[in-house]
Amino acid sequence: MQRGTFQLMKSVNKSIILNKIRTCEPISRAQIAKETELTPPTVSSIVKELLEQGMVYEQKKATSMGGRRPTMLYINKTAYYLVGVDAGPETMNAIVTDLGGTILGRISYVLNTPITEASFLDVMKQSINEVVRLANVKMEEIMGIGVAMHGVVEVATGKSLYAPNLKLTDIPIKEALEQEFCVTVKVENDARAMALGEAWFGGHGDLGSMVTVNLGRGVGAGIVTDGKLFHGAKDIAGEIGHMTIDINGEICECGNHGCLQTFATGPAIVRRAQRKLAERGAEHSFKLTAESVFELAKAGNTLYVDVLEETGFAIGIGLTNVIHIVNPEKIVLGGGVMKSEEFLLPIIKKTVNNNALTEGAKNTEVKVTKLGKDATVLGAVALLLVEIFDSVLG
Amino acid sequence: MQRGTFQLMKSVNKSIILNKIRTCEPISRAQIAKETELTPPTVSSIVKELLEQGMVYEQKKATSMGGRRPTMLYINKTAYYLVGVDAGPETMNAIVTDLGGTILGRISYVLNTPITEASFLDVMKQSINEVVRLANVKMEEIMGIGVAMHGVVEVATGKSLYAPNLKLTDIPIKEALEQEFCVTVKVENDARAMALGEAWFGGHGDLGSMVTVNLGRGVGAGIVTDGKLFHGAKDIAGEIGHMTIDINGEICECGNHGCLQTFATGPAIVRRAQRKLAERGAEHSFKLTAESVFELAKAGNTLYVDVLEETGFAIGIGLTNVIHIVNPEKIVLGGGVMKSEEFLLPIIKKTVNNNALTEGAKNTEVKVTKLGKDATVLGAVALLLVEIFDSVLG
DNA sequence: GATATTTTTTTGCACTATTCAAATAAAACG
DNA sequence: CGTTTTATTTGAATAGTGCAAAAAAATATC
Repeated sequence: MQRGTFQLMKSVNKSIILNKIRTCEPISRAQIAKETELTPPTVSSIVKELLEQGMVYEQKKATSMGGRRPTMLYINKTAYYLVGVDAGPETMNAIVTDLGGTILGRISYVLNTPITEASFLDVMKQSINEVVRLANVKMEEIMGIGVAMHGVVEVATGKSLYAPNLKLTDIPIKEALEQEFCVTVKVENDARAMALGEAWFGGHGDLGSMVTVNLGRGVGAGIVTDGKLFHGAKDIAGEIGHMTIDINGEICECGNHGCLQTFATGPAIVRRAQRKLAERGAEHSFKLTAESVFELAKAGNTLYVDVLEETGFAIGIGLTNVIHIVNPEKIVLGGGVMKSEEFLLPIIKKTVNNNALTEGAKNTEVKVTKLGKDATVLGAVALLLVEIFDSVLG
Repeated sequence: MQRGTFQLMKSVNKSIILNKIRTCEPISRAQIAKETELTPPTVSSIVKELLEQGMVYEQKKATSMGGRRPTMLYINKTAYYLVGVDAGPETMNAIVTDLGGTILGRISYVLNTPITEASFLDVMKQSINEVVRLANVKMEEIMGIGVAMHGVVEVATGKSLYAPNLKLTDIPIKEALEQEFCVTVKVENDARAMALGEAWFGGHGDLGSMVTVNLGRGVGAGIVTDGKLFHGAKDIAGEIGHMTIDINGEICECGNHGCLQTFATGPAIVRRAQRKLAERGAEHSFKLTAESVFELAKAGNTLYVDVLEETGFAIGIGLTNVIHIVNPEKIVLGGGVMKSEEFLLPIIKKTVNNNALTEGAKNTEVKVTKLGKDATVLGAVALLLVEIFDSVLG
């Protein structure tokens, strides 16, 4: 239980100040005091500590407003560095960033499946070593490692409970990396990590709550409230891919009927296009992909436009369900499927607007991510940034 | 922004101690210190204050464990009294309770629709005055009023934005009652209030997160995490009644297809039974109600058993969707529909177990409320109890 | 029954970190 | 160049927890 101690008092204020600097940089002590309602001496003493720690640096402002020139404060982004790892089903991506999330180095490995637990962890360790070397950073300057792992993750222990594509269970990622590198290690599900990446780096300001949905080979979502991830009791909050929206619908790989995944993934789009073609007795002479469905729709072929509109409608239904349960301020969509944004987004928005119950729900902002492929691996880094900047514990 | 001040430090500890007494009553200062890891002097000084405020009282224990006899502490449940109001579509129920949630008086009014805003508020004021009188409590001893209002509620302002059955909009409930009675007033949606009532009075211990679903004429849910309600951005979190589970299904009153409400409300059960009867060309000579469907099913009539099993399956699907998004530790079901628990619960549990993805999700506890009709009005009272016992602000 | 032991609670002082008021610093303005 | 304004620091006051020891009140032991 978090008691009311002097440490709590101080760490709350430290957190407030650090975040104020981070979000309003450059900012003076006096401004911080005014805007946070902390007293000037409190701000001064905490800033002094932050300067000593090297987390923050000073710089005089050129002009003033008719008084002593304020000393502007900045986050010392290169005080420490962070490693983010995105361990997908087929590839392992790693980056090194500074505290501002600027990527200083990146590396990518292809995983050969099937793989043993030991060699999976070896690849991970090697990719971390390698990317740190490439970024020209000393291992001692690394403050922590964040891992976005596909499949089911137990956050508290940092274990991958079940990684379907690798056919591995109970991989002790956190334990292995902490032993190897002696730094903080955070492990999170990849969809949730992506959501955190979006919340921190997507340019959304200080949202109360936001849901990020990844529409790729599967569908996953992450719920971020007050800059922090919502996990749920067993770390599966946001698993919307297998949300039933069509109780009598197509059988999903999970065995249930009409999961959102039977509508809104790349393979699902291909399947639906093929089915439509078959219905019309048409043949397709080339191998159909989600990309080609998009291309054909752009070329004006109504069959493919219809497929994408059906997909958009289903996504809209799924999002409306999410809105009615979680009621976020904003929903951000990402993943390969959203490359067809041109066709999908209008109908998604229209569906949400038609189907949502209240004005507040209808007006939920729905956007497409601008972060691209880095969202997940940046999310892995953000797992650490949350600890550093938003911690009320340390 | 909540700063780190001495008040914060103290109120955190006060909250910890007050809650410890509440949940572990009777308990001595020494035990509190041991179990909360607060120091004995801190506990003593805060308890002294609580005694002075009258929130807590002392009593010596008869026996000891080989040392000074501990002074046991109790919450002084009759120090203050609370009013809870359940403003449903047709009736207005009000209760007075002590701080332990013991009901000291109750009253019920039938609302004549249509009704004007002024007379609606008058009935509410009158019911409060009347129930306080009935409970033999002085108005000055009332610490606050909690209102569970059906329809869409704006929590921050305490306004009822939209009350469908009364055909009223923008009723300033909080404002009106605070002006009249000069006490704290909290207004909340009735389904969410019910969820809070269940969390506080349902005997569930200290759950991290819990979802309570009310299956009556409509379907509504409330999400409670760490003893507090989750509202979402626009106060509609938990509106699962219009969750689409059958994209091509029956048209709902909201205009969409296949909402959970088209399966799992009393009227929906009746409709489905009638449809089944019509399919078989059968006639029902009496007016069918949800109760009679249950009775007929109990009597062994397979048609009605089928209807209830379909209903249970749909509820199971809906709950699985909720589990995959919010991932609560426990789901509690209430409302008139659950009178058919005998038929519904087994299939609901089976469906969740079959359809949920992970072990953790499958094992989500699903129970039926034991609180009965008082859940909502007790939830209205709990709105105030949260403030009193869990407040970190005052 | 006197003494030792144990347990509970309080007391007094130390410590931490904020708060308030005032001092200092440094620039702009006239 | 003095006055005003704004920024930051200093030092005493204050609030509240933490620690150690004392006091209180019971039981256990001889």
